[in-house]
Amino acid sequence: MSGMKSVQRAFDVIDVLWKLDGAGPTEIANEMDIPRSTAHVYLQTLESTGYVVSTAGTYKLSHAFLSMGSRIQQRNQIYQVSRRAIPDLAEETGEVVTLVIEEAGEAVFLQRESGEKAIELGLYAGLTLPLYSHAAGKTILSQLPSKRVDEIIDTRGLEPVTTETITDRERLREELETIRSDGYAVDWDQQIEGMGTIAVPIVVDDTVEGSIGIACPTERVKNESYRMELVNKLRETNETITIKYRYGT
Amino acid sequence: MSGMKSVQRAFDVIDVLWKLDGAGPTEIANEMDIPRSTAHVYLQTLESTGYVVSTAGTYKLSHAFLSMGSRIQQRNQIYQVSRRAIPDLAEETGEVVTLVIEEAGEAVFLQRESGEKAIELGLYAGLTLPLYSHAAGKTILSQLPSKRVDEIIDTRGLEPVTTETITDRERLREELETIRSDGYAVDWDQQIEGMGTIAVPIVVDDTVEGSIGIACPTERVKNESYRMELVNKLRETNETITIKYRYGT
DNA sequence: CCGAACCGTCCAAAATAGTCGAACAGCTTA
DNA sequence: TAAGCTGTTCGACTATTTTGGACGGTTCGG
Repeated sequence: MSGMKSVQRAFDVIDVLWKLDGAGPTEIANEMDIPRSTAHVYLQTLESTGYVVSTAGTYKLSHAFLSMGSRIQQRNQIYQVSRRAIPDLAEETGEVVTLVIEEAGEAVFLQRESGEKAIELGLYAGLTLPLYSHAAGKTILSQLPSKRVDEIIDTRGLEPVTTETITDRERLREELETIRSDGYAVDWDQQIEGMGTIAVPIVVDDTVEGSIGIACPTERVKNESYRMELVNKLRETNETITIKYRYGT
Repeated sequence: MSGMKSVQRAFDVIDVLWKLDGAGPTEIANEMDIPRSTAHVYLQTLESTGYVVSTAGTYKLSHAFLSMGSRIQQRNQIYQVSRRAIPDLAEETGEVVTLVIEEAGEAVFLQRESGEKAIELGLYAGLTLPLYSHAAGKTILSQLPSKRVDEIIDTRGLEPVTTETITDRERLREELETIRSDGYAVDWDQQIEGMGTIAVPIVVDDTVEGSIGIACPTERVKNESYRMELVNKLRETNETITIKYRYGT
């Protein structure tokens, strides 16, 4: 329980504004169990920062989040080198192609592009998931020092997302070993039921910089020849990205 | 000067973290002229919210901004109906195609897609610009009630961005009239020197919902036949979007 | 048509919480 | 080895957030 109450509350107000898709002081006050006047001060302050805009008494989150988010995304080196390759691969395969990185022990989707056959699975740029519940995250884990992997599991835990999620520490360790020797990871129904993912780790100078992956319906992933076709395409793209990353833009 | 000092400072810390691309308490303290210990508390608190992550004593902005930004973007109705049409038009024309909306009297780029001939001009999703300094903004202004236009100019002013920017209130009014009768807007070197923009307003039931535009080098915009070709393509896309918006997804 | 009930906003007193200097521990550098 | 840097912790002081109440507007139903 570290920190400043007012700042934490300000971000709580932001969460509520998101949840309610815009609200006035009264709604915020009811939702957060604080006086109306207090809610009003928070809203006014947030408006002065530009992260909230008001029209006729109702306050909404502004696009300052999108602005900052885009800039943070664009500043990322691995994004810069792979942002053109991802949509290309999406078009080639027709599936949803993603770029995932690790941040604070979690998997963050830095980019998401969809092809013709793509299904909407609620994957979007900025989405943060556990590392152990999908192929992309696991390829990253497979390339991190085992000391770091333990650290991450210690702080984040291994809570099941679906019935298929790995919850056993030892089984995860074994699977990471398999992924390390295979050079890619595959699984299905572990994060979202009905969704399968395939991924390869982006490794530059023995350091994981992220992972590129494909997400599609479970049935398509289960088809081995199709799966290997995707793996090969991921490997090709991966090589392009790795070289670009190493030897400049 | 409305609001809570601590919350405003928290967002100042965020700005500094952006500016310095990550920093420790000492750097923040120097930049903001506050004690090290104070900076430390802010960083810790921001970390607890998830919008900042720390690794080995240095704090960085997290991808929570990207996450929230994407969700805000996706929630927008006009984005939902036009997000597929924008990249299609980008591919067809080869230029940079943008979707712009008005928020709090400013132009916000909700989407930006680039084609083959596209030049990088520093346009990104979330970028906020004045409404009067480019074609997309002006098409929106041209469709707003004149009372609202005055209100916006009163609060935002008409500060010149380049030497070509319109700074005269009366001249702007005349130009908006022209845009209204033409149904589209064109200009160059007004926001960024060397960049020209063409745009059409998205009007549904007599209300502007946004604007779709094309940005390219000034020289290409000056070519009239090419310009009219782009205007026609914008109009086609606009019609598709308008119908979709009106009669559901 | 009017009044009751709701809204967002403002203000000034009361109490909590942000502020800040000093001290600690760890690291790198001279 | 010691000086100088870093991030971090602690506790007292004081400025700040908090809060209820009051104001003016709009909306609703009688």
